[in-house]
Formats: sequence, C-alpha cells, structure tokens
Amino acid sequence: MKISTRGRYALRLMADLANNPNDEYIALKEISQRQEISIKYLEQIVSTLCKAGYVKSSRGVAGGYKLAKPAEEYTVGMILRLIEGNLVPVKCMENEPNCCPRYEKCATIGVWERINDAVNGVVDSITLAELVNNPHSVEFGCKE
Amino acid sequence: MKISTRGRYALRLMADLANNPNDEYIALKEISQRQEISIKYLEQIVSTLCKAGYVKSSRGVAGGYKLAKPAEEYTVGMILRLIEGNLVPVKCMENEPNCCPRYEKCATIGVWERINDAVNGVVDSITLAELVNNPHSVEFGCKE
DNA sequence: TGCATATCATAGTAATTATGTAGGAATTAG
DNA sequence: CTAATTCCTACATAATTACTATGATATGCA
Repeated sequence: MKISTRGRYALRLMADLANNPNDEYIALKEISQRQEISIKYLEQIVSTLCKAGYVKSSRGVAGGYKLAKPAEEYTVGMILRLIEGNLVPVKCMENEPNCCPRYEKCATIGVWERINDAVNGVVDSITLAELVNNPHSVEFGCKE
Repeated sequence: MKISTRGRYALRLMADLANNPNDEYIALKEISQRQEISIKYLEQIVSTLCKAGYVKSSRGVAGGYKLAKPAEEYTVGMILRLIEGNLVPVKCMENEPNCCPRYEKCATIGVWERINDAVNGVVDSITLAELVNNPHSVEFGCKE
C-alpha cells in the first residue's frame, strides 16, 4: 500500500513549479538541486506530465518547465493517478466495470471499493495550490 | 498503492474460517480447495495469523485451524496490518512518530497523513463478521 | 506400533516491479 | 558557433512479490 517514489517525486516537482511566483520557465537542473532528486529521473517524470499537458516546456538555453494552468486547477489525485496509472488497491478494480468474473460473489470487494473511495476522497479534494500555501511547508525538502 | 496478495489471501482465509458455523478445526487443504490458493502459500500466511494469536491450530489427523475469538472481534484492519506489516502510504510514516528529519518542512506529508487516516477509517470499521454476513457474498471466490 | 494426515519451519527461485543511469540527438538563445 | 536545455530510448540493478520444495514434527486411529 505504498505510493511509488515516482508519484511522490511528481508531486514535489509540481509543487516546486507551483511555488514559483513568476511565469518563467524553470530548468530541471534547479528543481533537481532543490529537491535533491536525480535530474535524469526527473526527466522521465516530467515527460509524462508534459505529454498529459500538465506542464509546458521550452527547449534550449533558458528553457525549462512551468505549469500549464493555475495551481488551483490541479488536484493531488490528478497528478498521482497520472504517474501511478491508478490508485486502486486491487488489480481487479483496474479495468471497468467490475470485470472480475466472480464479482457478484466476492466477499472482499466491498472492502477494496470503500478503501478506493476513501483514498479518492482525499486526493481529489486537495489542490496543488493548497499544498503550496500550507503554512506547514516553508520548503519542499522532505524525502517523501 | 496495492494490497498484496498475502493480505488479500489472509482476509479470505479468515473469512473462510469465520464462515464455518461449528467450532471444529478446519484443515488448510479444505480452505485451499475452496479458495483456490496453494496450500503451501496458505501455510505461510496462517502461520503469521497463528503466532499473533488470531487463529488456533491443532496438529495431526483431523487437525486444522479455527478462529481464536468470535468473528465480531476482528477488524479487517487488524488482519491486513498484521500481514502487510503496515498500511501507511509512505515509508517515512512507518516509524513513529514523525521520524523524518524534515517533517516540519514537508509539503506533502499532510497528504500522506490524510490518506492514512482515510484508509484506517475504513479498515478499522469493518469486522470479519460483517464481511461474512454481507448478502453480496454467498461464497468467497473472487480472485482478490 | 505403524501409517495417514496434519501442522510447522526454513530455504530456494522465478518473475515482476521499482528505481534509477547512460548516452546522445534535437532545439534554441545569445 | 556554443552552451544550455529538453527529449528519447535503452540499459542496469536492486528489491519485492509470489510462490515452490523439502522435510521435520505431532496426532489420531486401526
């Protein structure tokens, strides 16, 4: 029941971008240093975010990345779900709807559905803006 | 963000035991056949449950396992947490309390804490008895 | 006593996933 | 032209997962 490092790093990357007050592109190198995450690993993660249209990129000197939309318009769920593929607690819930051949007889599926709803309830209710404005966080330095 | 098969199998094993009306010991072989799970794999899982005092065992002919307490006294959380070790979504929450050196500055820890609370809220509120009495489940056959 | 049926203990293994690294091509500002 | 950057794809490695295998130990019963 763990969030992968890719998912956690993606959130920190997005939070780092959201924390940038100006509308300029930020190079991965900078983020890499601030977050202490390998630049090569960040490249892969930001590539997914870019293809999904979550961030905009600019190549060449003085290039980098910035959020495509205001931080208020991203939820934690959007970001995690994009990077992780999904957040469902069991494989049989990955493919819609109720694909398990024994769904009707399953004693435990109700548990997984309720866990799924609970997790979604949390991640879909927190925006990137709330993450950044959290007084708890002056920096984004936590290893997670 | 997946529950391991061990966790899922443990829940099915416990549900199978809880579904047994009489107070007799049930051999793993039976459960193995009903649940279509390798008996050797079940042995490992039930061993953990046994050492924790969740089930009682009887060796030899006509031996097997049965619940140590009424099904009402087990929550899904107890069982999953025992088998999985823990259900926290990030490693830095595994060791109490707030062991991460940058906890105070972490922007994302709040997300993980809320996910954790949400998951615990679900699994700690469902008992084994509720699982078995669920009209949804006549059998416990779902692969999950 | 001897055998069949169980649990109990520990080690091994194959496959998958997670977590990165490496190298270099393409693009662009100055 | 050059330096800085994104972009692309393959490779490497470590950890975890999900079993499998072997055999010891205990028990009831004929």
